[in-house]
Amino acid sequence: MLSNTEENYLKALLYLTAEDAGKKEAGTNDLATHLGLKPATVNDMLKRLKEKEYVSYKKYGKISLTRSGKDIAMFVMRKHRLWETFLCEVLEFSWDEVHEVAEQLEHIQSDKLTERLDKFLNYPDYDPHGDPIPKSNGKMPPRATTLLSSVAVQQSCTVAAVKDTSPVFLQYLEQLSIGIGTKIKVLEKISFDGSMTLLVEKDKLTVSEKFANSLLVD
Amino acid sequence: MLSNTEENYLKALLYLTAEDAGKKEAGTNDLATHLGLKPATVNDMLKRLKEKEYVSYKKYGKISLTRSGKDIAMFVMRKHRLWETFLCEVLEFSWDEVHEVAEQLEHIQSDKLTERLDKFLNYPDYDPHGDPIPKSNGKMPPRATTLLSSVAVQQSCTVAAVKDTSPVFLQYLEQLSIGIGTKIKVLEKISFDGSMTLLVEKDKLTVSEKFANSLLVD
DNA sequence: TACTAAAGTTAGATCATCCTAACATCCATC
DNA sequence: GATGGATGTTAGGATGATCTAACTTTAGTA
Ligand SMILES: [Mn+2]
Ligand SMILES: [Mn+2]
Ligand SMILES: [Mn+2]
Ligand SMILES: [Mn+2]
Repeated sequence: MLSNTEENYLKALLYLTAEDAGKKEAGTNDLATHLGLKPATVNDMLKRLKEKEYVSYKKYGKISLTRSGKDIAMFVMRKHRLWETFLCEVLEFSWDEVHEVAEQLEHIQSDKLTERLDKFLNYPDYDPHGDPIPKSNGKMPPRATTLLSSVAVQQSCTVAAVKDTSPVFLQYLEQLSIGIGTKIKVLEKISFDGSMTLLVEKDKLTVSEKFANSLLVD
Repeated sequence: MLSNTEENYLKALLYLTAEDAGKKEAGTNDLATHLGLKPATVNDMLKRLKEKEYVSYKKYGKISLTRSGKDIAMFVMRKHRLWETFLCEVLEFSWDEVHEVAEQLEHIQSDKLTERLDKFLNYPDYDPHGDPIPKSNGKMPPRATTLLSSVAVQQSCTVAAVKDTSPVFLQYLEQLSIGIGTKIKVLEKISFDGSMTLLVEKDKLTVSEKFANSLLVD
């Protein structure tokens, strides 16, 4: 039985070494930054995780998850995203509030609870942020990969996921009435600064390049 | 912010010093037994809890909760019982399975979650075992106090709560089709061993004194 | 290639939570 | 009122998780 702390390290490693994100290798410092800890602390924990064969690395080398480490991390992520879905869909939390609570709920140890929750939610494929929820067999629904910024002028698309899940961005989207499933037509791209003019539900609005790089669409 | 461990100590103290149960005072050994720890361990923790003013006691004396300690313990109990209710009513767990999971869920820190869960469950007064759920204002619905063993012959009553929540007893009740709300008529009391003959939904059955002392009725 | 900054590791400390073994106090009984 | 067993406390130690400070290795750049 892993501690919450250990589970958090594995989940962080899964995130940092995810293929769909840029990086594929993670180091002590990356982990320390991501977890808000000091490199020395992370180094200690990595020794323990290596001992237990959840991670593998050579001294001074990059760290990767073993098979069993990855399985555990995926399961924690599954629980995290199921709980986020529950909080939004059932308890009517807004999508910027769910992460913090799911960080706690993801560590509850009960396979039965996870399966029953999944069933109760009708086996959702995506969480409130559009992130794919790993299935109980370990498979993952496909993840949207097209950035809004790469959509051509005059093209239409549908919001599939947010790349940035910070409350400040999510609240801004809320304010603009943009959510998962919202249809967007690209009217104009300004080459000067990468900003874009969009048509969202008959409203015309202009967003920054940073914004357009934070939305994934189909 | 209290640790899970600290919350468990306060909850154990609430249980051990509950007025409706027999005892009103708790000692180091009682706590140690209840929590499955050694007295020395408990002694350490009690010093910390006293320092933080959640409990009060004199050296070698009995321990009691302070106002703020009791408030916290009641809130943890509220969460425990709300989650048990959720697991039974929403996720269709059986009443002998919920306790273990609720032991984990009761420590999730989110007032909003607790309130939304309460609302979603339609503000239940009792958990699946018939135990009263403290309200958000701290008030408690009344607890049933009549033992089945004290019901007179030929009287009818309704099961209100179980005093013993061990899986083995709960499963036995399940097997007998006895649950909260079940109507029972006392047909006979055997003075030799305190056993009773009951009429439950047209079935006649005989139960031990221990059994009759483990059911609370209205 | 040599140097230096970034990245990673080690040593030594703290704090929470638990333990065993030994010691102190209390109280029910004689 | 003395005393032995129950109850409670202290001392000292282990482990997990964290830190700071100092050290080592790697790798990019001059
Ligand atoms: Mn999240
Ligand atoms: Mn999410
Ligand atoms: Mn319970
Ligand atoms: Mn209960």
